[in-house]
Amino acid sequence: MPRSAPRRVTIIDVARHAQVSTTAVSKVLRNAYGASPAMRAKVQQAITELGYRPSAAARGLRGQTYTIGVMLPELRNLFFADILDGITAQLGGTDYQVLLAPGCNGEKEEARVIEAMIDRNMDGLVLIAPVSSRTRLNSVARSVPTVVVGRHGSSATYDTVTDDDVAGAALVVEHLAGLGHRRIAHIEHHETDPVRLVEMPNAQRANGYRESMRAHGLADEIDIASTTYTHEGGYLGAKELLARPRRPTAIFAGADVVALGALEAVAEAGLSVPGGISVVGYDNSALAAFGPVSLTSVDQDGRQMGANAARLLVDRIGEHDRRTVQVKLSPTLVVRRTSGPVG
Amino acid sequence: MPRSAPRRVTIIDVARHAQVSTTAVSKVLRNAYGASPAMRAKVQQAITELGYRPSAAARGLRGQTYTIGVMLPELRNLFFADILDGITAQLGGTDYQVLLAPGCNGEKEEARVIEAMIDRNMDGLVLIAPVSSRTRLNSVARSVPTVVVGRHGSSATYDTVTDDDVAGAALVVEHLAGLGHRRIAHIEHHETDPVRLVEMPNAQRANGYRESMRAHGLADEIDIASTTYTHEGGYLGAKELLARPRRPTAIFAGADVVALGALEAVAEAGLSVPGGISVVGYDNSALAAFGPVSLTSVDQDGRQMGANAARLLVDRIGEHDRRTVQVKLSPTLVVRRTSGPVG
DNA sequence: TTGAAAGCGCTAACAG
DNA sequence: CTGTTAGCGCTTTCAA
Repeated sequence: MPRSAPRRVTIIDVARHAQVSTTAVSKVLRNAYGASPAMRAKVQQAITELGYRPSAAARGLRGQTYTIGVMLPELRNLFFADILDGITAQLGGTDYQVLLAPGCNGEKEEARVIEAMIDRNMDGLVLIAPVSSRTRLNSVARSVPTVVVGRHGSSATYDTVTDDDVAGAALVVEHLAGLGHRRIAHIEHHETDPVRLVEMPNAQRANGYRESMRAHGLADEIDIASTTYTHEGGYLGAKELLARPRRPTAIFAGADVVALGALEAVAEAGLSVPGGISVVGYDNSALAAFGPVSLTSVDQDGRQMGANAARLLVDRIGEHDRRTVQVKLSPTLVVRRTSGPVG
Repeated sequence: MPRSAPRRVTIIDVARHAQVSTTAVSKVLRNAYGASPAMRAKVQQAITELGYRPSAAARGLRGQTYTIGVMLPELRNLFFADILDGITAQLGGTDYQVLLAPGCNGEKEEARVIEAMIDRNMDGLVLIAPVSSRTRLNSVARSVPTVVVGRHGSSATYDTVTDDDVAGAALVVEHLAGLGHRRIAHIEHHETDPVRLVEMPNAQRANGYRESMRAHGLADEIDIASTTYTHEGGYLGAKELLARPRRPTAIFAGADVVALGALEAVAEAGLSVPGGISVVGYDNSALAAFGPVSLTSVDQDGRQMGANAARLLVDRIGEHDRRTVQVKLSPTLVVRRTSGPVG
């Protein structure tokens, strides 16, 4: 027979039990100024004895909720999981609790989720690879401290944490050029929106690819298949590239999942890797590291990005009006078995 | 220059703008009884015009927060992502918002996260594969409507949704026996706790394996390597099994990730799959479906499980005292390229 | 240093 | 059907 829920212990119970005012208890809870050590001790004991836990909902109505909301577009992307690990690691030990909203793909869903987080009085937001317009992001950041991860371009209202995608792409081109490749092609995620063309990582990677090709005197060899950052996009993109009269000797796919699709097309074409053609990905996801795949890929250190984002956010929660900061981290190249000297 | 946040629109603003009482607005918000269509329309219009959004914190203090908390032990497990999809799909269209707490591995972390969700006045909880004691789960469920997913054993306080792991294991044994295998070994996740021995899926799978082996007259061939549900556990388990004087001709790994580890050991031993030995996994994760792997595996239909959990939870939120329900879903076997006739 | 009292934005009894 | 009123549990002035 399930007994019904006992009434929750409130701040009043604690105050009564410790023979002090609720104000005193509140101060102790928040480590606020104006409570003697003796009072602190009394209150702490009462809290422990009664097993009191403050109601975040009630706190939120007046002060903070000690909740940080993280929006991420896709749970299945392991890179995002790394970012999250970095966030929670950085926040471990503080009073902040991280809550995630799942399934935010598309501008509309994203807006819904962000609203939901604001409705719940979250103290701060980490938006990972958001697709919303800058206007929208600024408006959000104006009503709640916000850090945007994985999107270039600075704002006066929110901090940003990004990977240097241009440098990452350059690492790939350099690596392949160093192996003797000249016909290095790229599979990009098609982008038309002018803002995203500057701010989204995929666009930056394509830019970095172009720049670096030019820097290596390979301007004439620039060859891009414009599809999407999906397995299928990689397959179709590679298929297109392999059908060229002058077939590339190496393919730089903008993401690991794209590289996997490309590998499928390569296998279908009867080419070996890396003997017949080299393939390089981006993200260094678990899939890339996975033995049978062993994909050469660019590593972004998601944990580091997450940790930085959390640090900036807590900072900003403490000091709303401080100037915004842009953190840009440097990627590294992890060479595995899908890239080798030009055949 | 970022303007500071404008004051949020409250229910009072709406009431004033619509020339009605706050009660009226509240009723409209909750679709509650006692508001004429005319009033409804007036209020709706005011809400739209002012862009009003109710504060979940304030609502939670008196009534519901329209928030459902989902705890899951591991974001990287794709099966859990499927469950989540099922939950959000089922909840789409309702007023409920799902929030996840990340990083809850271990009993202590799990307790912390559950507390955090209760502190935030969540209306209901979905606990996926929790490791807490039954006592603890019951105590949680007594203070907030709860559904437990992926853990067998019934309770009077919370509903459960599980996959029939015994049946799943039987599917595997049947499949392999049908292919002529007799020496079918199993890699299990070691379990000693008596409660978990009954309630955890891994234990049920091992039981199902034993039962089914007996049912097929293969009691003498029962052979279990007791390690953990990890890649390494699979590798070590398979290594142990392959060192037996009577080497198994098939290995049933308790999870896909375990099967991958086992495949590594098999490759190291110079055996081919499925020619030399068959390997079957459990979960039918994306890894299993992945081309180069193509692992025969048991499919649990996580979406279905999630949808059921959400349905039961919303039900229970509406009617706290209804009797608890146990939903058990039937798994299916997906045959791919790692299982074949005995050599 | 301490506490009394006034809300935060909403919902739920209860009157009209 | 509609509005008035009293809180929910906490934080925050502001006096003492």
